[in-house]
Amino acid sequence: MRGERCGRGFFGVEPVALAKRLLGQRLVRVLADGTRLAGEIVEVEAYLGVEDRAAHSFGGRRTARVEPMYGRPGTAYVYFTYGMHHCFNVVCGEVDEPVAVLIRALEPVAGIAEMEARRGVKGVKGGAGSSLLTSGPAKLCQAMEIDRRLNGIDLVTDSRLFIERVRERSLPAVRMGNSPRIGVAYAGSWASEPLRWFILGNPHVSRGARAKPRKRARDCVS
DNA sequence: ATGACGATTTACT
DNA sequence: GTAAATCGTCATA
Repeated sequence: MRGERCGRGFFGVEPVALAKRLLGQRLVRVLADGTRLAGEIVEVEAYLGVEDRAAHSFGGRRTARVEPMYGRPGTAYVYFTYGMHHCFNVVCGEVDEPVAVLIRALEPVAGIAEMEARRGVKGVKGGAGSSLLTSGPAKLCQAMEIDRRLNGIDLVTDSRLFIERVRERSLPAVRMGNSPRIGVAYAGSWASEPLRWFILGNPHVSRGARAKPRKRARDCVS
């Protein structure tokens, strides 16, 4: 099964809208040898830019690292952290508006054996289809070989990494969970803003994503 | 030049 | 539950 590749317009929206429309879509990575890896996006977080103390672009910071966030919607922002991990964001909004959505977890769909090989035996503890394979922002980058070489690329045109729209409408609100973001305790009041979205009940969401669903998820954006 | 700190993961008590 | 791993980035000097 294959979906249509997401174009510029898909990404040119505010981060909360993109976060919700990304749920259930498919992230595709094509390796140098043509191997196709794919996963359904099951958990994301919105980063709101200059106002958002948790965002790398908080206060309008514009350093070499954060520069991709100021690019066109659909730009990949891949950064290295903790001396050993990579995280992958989809830039959205408008040019020069440094907002993005962090991809936090995937449900493996294709190339599972290759992902397991890249994660190593530790990641395969649960066997094939283990929820440990791509249940975290750095885990999914390792599994799909997403690193700084892909920082700044255009997801709309690059053949190595892109997003396929496998559902025309957003996931129904009743299937979405919503909670504060993970690992941003330093962000003051922004740490408690409910800007994480995930697919309720999906076993591949990251740890800490067990927050209770909101009584009423916000309106869907098609 | 230097030091503090991560949008994390894993192993271990 | 807590702690270690490990280094690029950024603010300060």
